[in-house]
Amino acid sequence: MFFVSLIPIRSGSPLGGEAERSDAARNRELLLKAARELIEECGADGLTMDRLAERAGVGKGTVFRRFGSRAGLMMTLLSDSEAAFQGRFMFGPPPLGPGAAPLDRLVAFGTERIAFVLEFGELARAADSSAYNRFDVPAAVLWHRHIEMLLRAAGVTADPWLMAMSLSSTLDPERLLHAVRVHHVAPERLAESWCELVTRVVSCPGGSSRRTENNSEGGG
Amino acid sequence: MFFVSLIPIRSGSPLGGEAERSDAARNRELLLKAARELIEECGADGLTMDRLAERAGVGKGTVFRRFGSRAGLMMTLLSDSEAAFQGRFMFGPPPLGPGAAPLDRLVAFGTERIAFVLEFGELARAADSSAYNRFDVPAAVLWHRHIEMLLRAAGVTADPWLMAMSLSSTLDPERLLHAVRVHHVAPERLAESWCELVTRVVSCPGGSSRRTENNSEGGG
DNA sequence: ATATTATCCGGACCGTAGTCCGTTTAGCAG
DNA sequence: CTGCTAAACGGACTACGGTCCGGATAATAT
Repeated sequence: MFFVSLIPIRSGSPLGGEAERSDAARNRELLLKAARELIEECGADGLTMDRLAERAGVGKGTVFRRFGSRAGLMMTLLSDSEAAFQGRFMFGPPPLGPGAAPLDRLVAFGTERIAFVLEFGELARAADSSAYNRFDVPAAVLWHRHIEMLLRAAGVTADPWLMAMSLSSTLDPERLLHAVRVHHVAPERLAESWCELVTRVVSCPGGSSRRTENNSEGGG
Repeated sequence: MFFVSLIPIRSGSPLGGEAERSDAARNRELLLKAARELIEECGADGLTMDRLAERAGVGKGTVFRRFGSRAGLMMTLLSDSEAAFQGRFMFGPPPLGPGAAPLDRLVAFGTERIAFVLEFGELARAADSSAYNRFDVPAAVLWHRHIEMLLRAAGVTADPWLMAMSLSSTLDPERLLHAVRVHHVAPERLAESWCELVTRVVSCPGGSSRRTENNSEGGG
């Protein structure tokens, strides 16, 4: 069983967690405070790095040295809730945490994740919007591994890594928010559909050999 | 059975398909030619609207009036191949087109779509990158409806719309390219995993009633 | 040929994310 | 307290997508 570095997410410091100069620490707090205020007032989409710098009374360069990018800032803002979520599905009580059947944990995971995304909607989306490595951010890797691990535990033998990727994509914030906000899908429907999906993926006997022409079982 | 406006994608003209002034037509051709050249030279990601305008010898405003946005331009560049793909899965020979069993058509659809995305990778990703309505673009709606239709035909009763959304998300260009380019997943593995996924989704008996006490399957 | 008008053109302009580099300062040694 | 240095600062700068509107022009009527 593998382990990611344990609630990695993202601190405020640039990279190495070494000591932080006092002015840097002070500015980080100023920035986080200003960011929360701005989001309160204008929403996450209304937060621009310029306005944030101005509001916090620091230079723009400082903002980017602290958080690397806009997405990095959003991740930092999410990190508390995110860490709590991670703690719950890794160490918390069943059915989300260890102890329950893998399928039950999968269902619980998706349900909670959907609720999380819908609660912190704009933030979660903004945190994703980094250019390329959206999927290699520590938190995303952790979810992926968690799903993959549960799939294996549930006896899914067919390429659990890719299957976990498919399941993860279903929980993509942008898609979930789009369904809810544009198509007015009720959140419970999302959870039910997730349940349906993972149940089928897990419960079905491995039906791998049906694409090639030999012994197709249910061709129809 | 519903029908989208039939190979809608996007022409070059702004909106209403009315007559196009000769200079407008000339500029559209100049722009498309320049765009293909630039992509040849710098890749799709290296194409900027400024450089395109300069290369084509037109003003920047012209570029945006023609194509609306960068994503719109990319869609136009893709439209030929896209139309061919649409034609094949809507009217072409089985197993992609009508005539085969729904599950076989689903498998074929995903396989072809994966190949399509991998072939026109950068373009497909760039065409998606519009801000909000990524999922409401005509082509995306058509795929979604197609998958949904096949799911219904295959007897999947549990919220086919959302199930189609999940399956669509698996075929998202950004994710597919990420898997192939960053994680070096072989394209055949993607196809196999897709096959596995849809097989399980379709073949499994409706397992809806396992999360809630009352076995009601809401539908939409 | 001339006048009219709807359409199109072009490039200056804007807001935004992200970079660069000369300047300032915190932390520390003597 | 003074001097030193590595780190942090800040804001001008770049690159980009997208908008705007005064001027140019193709199509058409007379």
